[in-house]
Amino acid sequence: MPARKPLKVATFNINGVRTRLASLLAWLEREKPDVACLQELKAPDEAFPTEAIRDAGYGAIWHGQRSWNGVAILARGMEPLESRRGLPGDSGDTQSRYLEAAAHGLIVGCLYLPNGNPQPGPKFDYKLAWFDRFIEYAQGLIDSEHPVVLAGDYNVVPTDEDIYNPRSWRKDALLQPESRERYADLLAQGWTDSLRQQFGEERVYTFWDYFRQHWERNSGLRIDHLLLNRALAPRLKDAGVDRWVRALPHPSDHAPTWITLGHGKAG
DNA sequence: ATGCCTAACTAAGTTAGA
Repeated sequence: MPARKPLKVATFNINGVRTRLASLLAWLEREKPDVACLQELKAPDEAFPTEAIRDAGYGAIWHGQRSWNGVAILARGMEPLESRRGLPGDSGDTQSRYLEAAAHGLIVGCLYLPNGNPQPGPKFDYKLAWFDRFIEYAQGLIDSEHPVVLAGDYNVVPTDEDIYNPRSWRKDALLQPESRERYADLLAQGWTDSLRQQFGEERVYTFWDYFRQHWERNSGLRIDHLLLNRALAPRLKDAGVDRWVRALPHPSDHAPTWITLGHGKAG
């Protein structure tokens, strides 16, 4: 049997799907991810650029929101089959931050975890509460016989090795012990942090803020994560960050972050 | 302790991101 090309699954906080449509299309054309999770669409449902994305060869589902938030799942050459819209556990939560679908043989959870700044305060409380709901929900997926990937902007810098210099970020919601403990609790369920797994001790960043020439100086943070359940983890082949997208004109402050997966149990 | 830079909404100034 001829070897099948590995599956490529990516997550990209696009920071405005309309503003960044040209970058998105260039990225899809060049990198051809089989599955792409997008966050921060910053657009209501009716403003999602369905046609351009279809013309690029992708089926898509999305959960938009005016001005902020918004998540989407794109699947190359097929329509994603939606399995969940919104995180369970709080019927009063109206923010568009979780979407889930079956695509290319995977269950794909696309998440945009709350930022939580400023902390302390109600936004930080919301972040932690959302995180707790997510941990509870993830518990039901970790031992699924189906391969599951939870991909998105977690808004957590897991350790001090995941940031250029933690000093000036110490009081930021992304580095708080409460945020980090929850990320560690999630991994302790048995999830594989695929970027860290693949890079070992090597530094890898997925976000560079717009301030103080942080991109030019490679002063980055690793906050976009792809977590694999037990059924999927053995299939991890490679991981990386498409940094060239961050270098485009008028970029998002995040870069697309991806993994490749083998097809069989042995890869 | 705060701004730095950028975007949405809307029309100059606020809110939010991280």
